[in-house]
Amino acid sequence: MKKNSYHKGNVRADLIQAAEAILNEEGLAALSVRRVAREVGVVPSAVYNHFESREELLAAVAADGYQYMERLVDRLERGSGDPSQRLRRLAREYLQFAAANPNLYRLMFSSDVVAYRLHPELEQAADTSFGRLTQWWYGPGNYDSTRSAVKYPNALSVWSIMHGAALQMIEGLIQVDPRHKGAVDGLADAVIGTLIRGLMPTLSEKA
Amino acid sequence: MKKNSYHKGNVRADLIQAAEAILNEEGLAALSVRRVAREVGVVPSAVYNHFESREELLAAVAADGYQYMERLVDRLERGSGDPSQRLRRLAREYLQFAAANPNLYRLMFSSDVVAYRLHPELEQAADTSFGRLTQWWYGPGNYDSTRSAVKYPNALSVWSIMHGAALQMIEGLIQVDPRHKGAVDGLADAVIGTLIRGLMPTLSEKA
DNA sequence: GCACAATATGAACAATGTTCACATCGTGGC
DNA sequence: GCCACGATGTGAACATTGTTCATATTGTGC
Repeated sequence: MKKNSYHKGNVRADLIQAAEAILNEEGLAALSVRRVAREVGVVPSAVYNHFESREELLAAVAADGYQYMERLVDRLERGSGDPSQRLRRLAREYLQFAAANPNLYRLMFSSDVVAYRLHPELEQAADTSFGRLTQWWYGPGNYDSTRSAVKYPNALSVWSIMHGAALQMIEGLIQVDPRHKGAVDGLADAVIGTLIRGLMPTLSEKA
Repeated sequence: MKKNSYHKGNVRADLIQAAEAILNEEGLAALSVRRVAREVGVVPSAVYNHFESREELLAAVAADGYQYMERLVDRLERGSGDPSQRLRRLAREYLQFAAANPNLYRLMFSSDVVAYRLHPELEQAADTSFGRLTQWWYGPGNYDSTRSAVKYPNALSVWSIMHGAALQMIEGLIQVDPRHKGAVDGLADAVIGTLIRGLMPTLSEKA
């Protein structure tokens, strides 16, 4: 673990961390391979010992984002309540996450930047994250791992409205200051009101 | 209107058109200034006689996308019905548009690619398009031009779920083949079912 | 018919993703 | 203990990109 030597230890992790910092503070456009390398104190070509391409580095960052979402689930699981209450808590946590990490959130869902189909690690991270989220919302035993869209049409509505609200907020299409926690909760409550009324008739059957 | 001369006529329009074609067929990554210039038969630097930057060209393309959406409204306006029927038709038209032009749709809402705040022309195009859409849905006389989010909370839910469903489809997060019109309509109906049930209690008061 | 604005050209620049030949280090088999 | 080898780092190079600038050409109003 020398300083200015060839083998510096956990360069891969450092690269991801630096990339996250740049993404968070300056956006995706500033997140170049060379910039990340410089930040870590390594030459650009060294990045390619750890990632096949810039896109794979971005995929790793996005996958890390899903880890954050899993922590979100952990917080959720320390609470219970009826389906409506669960949904409201879910909405608030979800939108707060998007509000706090807009650039990361965008990256996690930009398949034209990171074709997650080509990054199984990322695809799996996304799958398990959303699986856990949905499973928690449906309650234990009411949701299986298939996550079939036809079997659980309500999940489609839930994620559509969540994702749509998150992006409208992030892109500034609605006037909600993402730094104002109360405002974000307000947005969540507004959207979830419609959703709960819409799902109520079917919530008992959990379909 | 000579062929190989300096002044070739409507280069600006040609550039936009070529950019749209490339975006549509090969995606945003392939849409470089040089590529568009080559396609039009002009040297790269000539592009800067018509646009200040690549981003401004993209803004023009996005603005053009909103013109398509206005044509969508025109189609809608050739029909009537109660609010539920209106909403269903809106959902279908909207999602069909997104399905048919995924790359354009993405660009229209990617503020990290085109900061529409910096392109008033684009911002206005988006405003009037969504204004007309929402106005049509609310019905004549029930929606004013302020489009205040607090005054019309239902509009928030509608656009959230529409936008979210469109993106989930485009990004391949749900298994709906955008080329299959019936499947897209099915998606619209699924989402709109939740939405209508959720909005019903408030549709009479139109709030 | 001419000056001027509009528009086109070609060469240049810095920055980017990526590759490749080469250098250096850590470590496991002898 | 050493040494061969894999892992990792370096430096130079390449093509491509967005953008700028000096220069050339054209259409148009006076």
